[in-house]
Amino acid sequence: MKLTTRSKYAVNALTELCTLQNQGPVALSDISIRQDIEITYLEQLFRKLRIAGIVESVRGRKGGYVYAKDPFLVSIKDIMDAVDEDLDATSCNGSSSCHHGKKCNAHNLWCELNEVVDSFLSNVTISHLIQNENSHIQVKEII
Amino acid sequence: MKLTTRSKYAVNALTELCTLQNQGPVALSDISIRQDIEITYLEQLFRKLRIAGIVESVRGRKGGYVYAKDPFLVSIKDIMDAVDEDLDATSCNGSSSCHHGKKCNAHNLWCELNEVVDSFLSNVTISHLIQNENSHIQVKEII
DNA sequence: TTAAACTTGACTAAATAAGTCAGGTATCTA
DNA sequence: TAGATACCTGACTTATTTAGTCAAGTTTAA
Repeated sequence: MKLTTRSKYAVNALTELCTLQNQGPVALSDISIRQDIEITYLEQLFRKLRIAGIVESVRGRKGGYVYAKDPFLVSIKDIMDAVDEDLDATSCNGSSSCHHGKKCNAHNLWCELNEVVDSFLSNVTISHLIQNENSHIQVKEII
Repeated sequence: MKLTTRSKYAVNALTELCTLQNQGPVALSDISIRQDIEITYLEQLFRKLRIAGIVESVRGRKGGYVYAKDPFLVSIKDIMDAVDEDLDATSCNGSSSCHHGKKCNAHNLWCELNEVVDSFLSNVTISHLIQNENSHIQVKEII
């Protein structure tokens, strides 16, 4: 039950993009320096984020990336899905065939854990993270 | 954000132990057959469960394992801790030094995720899993 | 005394994640 | 219009972790 660094890098990079993008497209080299992430690794991540429709690229000189939609609409769950973070806790990928073709004793447990985690991560957005340290705690309470 | 098979095997093995232990110590060979887990692998797991105080061993012929405490008191979290499942979602192991020695933008997010997961797993016990399919759902609602 | 069952440490193999590299294409600006 | 900047893509290597195996024990009931 660990997250990959991929997710964490993606979230941090996207908070940085959120902070910087009001001055136009943000080059990966900027994000690379500010967040200490190898630029080649960022390229991998942003390719996935672009395909997922979270960011848009602007090619050429003075190019970079901008959000494809309001950061307030981008949940942490969206980002994890985009970079292929696997959030499933069951061993049968939800197929209910974990024990001799039937559900194992723990099947429902892992399904509920999935729901708990998904609902938490779906209700926090990038905007919440950069507003201030505690803003997303308030959001959680509203939910 | 995947669980290791270790945790899942441990939980399944302990539900099996719970079902069988009223007839005295349960041999790992029994659990091995019923749960399709290699006996050598079970040995590794039960060593850790014993050290954590979850089970007790009875050596010698007719020996096996029994719970060291009421299964109703053994939470899923206890089991995961025992078999070294790492449940921490932060990248700094809670040290708040994830970004140039300071907290990264996402630090509080991952800490809260830790809390959400921990509290869920701490409030479900082995007994809940074997009573019936839905009993632990009720427990979640009580929480 | 022997067979069943636990005990321990070390080891190997497989899978996954992390990170790197080479060689592109697009486009702005001087 | 040349060249610098920045994105784009696929393949590759390396590191880490997990999963699984092995050998050689010790303990104890029957």
